[in-house]
Amino acid sequence: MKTQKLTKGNIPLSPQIFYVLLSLAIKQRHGYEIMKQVQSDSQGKIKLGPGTLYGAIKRMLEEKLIIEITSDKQRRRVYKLTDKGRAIFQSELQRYNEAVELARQKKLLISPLINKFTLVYG
Amino acid sequence: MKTQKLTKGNIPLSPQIFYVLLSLAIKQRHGYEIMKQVQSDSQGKIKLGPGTLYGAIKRMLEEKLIIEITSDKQRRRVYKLTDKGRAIFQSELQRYNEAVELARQKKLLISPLINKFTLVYG
DNA sequence: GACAATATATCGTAAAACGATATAATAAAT
DNA sequence: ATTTATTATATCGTTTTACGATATATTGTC
Repeated sequence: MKTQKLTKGNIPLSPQIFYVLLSLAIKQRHGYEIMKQVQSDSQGKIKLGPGTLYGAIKRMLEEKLIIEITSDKQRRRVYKLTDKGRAIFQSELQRYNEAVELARQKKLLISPLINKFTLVYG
Repeated sequence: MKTQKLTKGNIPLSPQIFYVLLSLAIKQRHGYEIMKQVQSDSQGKIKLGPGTLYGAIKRMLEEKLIIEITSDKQRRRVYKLTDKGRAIFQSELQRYNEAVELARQKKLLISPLINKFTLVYG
C-alpha cells in the first residue's frame, strides 16, 4: 500500500509541500537545507520537524515531484525538482497568486506598510 | 478530547480552511453557499465535499474563527467571521502574498498572459 | 407529481503533520 | 585532544484533517 496522492491531482498542495517545492525551485538541496530554507522563506511561519520533512520527501519521491541526485554514498542526500514537480509548483504558485489578486480586488488585502498613522491621516 | 488546533497557532492554514475564511471575509454565508463560493473563488481547483465542509465548520466554530448567526430555527445555518477569524485570515493572506512576492523576485512566477509568442518575440 | 438542486449531517478510511526519539558525522570551542 | 553544538538523516506513534459514501429532508422547477 504505497504512500499516496499528495491530495488528488496534487492540487491543492499543503503549505508544507509548497514551501519544499519553492525551496527546490531555486536550486537543488539536501534535506536539512530544505528545512532551513522553508523556515526562512516563510519568515519562520513554517517549521518542518524531521517527521514532516522526511515524510514529505518520501512521498514526493514516490510521486516523482523530486529525484535524488546524490553522487555515491555521501552523508548528505541531495534532491532536485523534476519537470513534473516544477509544473505542479507553478500551478500551485498560480493559485496563490490568483487568491491574492482576488483578495486585493475585494479590498481584503491590507498592506502591512499602512500603519495607524496612514489609516487616520491618509 | 475536543477537536483541535487547525495547526498550531493556526498558521499555516490548509488551503481548504483558507478559502472558507476568504468566502466569509466578503460576507456571511451558510454552509452550502460557502461550498459553492470556495469552488468559484478557487477556479474549481478546490471542491469541498460535505465531509470536509461540515467538519471544517465544526472545528472553526470550536476555534471561534466563525460564529453561527442563524436566527431561530431556519433551514440554512448562517456563519460569519469573528475578529479572531478575520485576523487569522489576514495573517494567512499575508503569507500567501509574501510567498508570491518571493517567487516573483526569484523569477519563478510565470505570467499566464505571456504565451509562446511573447517568449520568442518579446 | 416527478425530478433536480439545495442543504445539512455523520461515519469510516486514509493520508498528512508533527513531536519524540534515536543515531551519527562534522565543526567549533575550550 | 576532548567536549559540545550543530548538522544530518531516519523511524515510530499519535493526532488531525480531508474526503468519499451515505443518508435525509426541503425547496424550486418542469
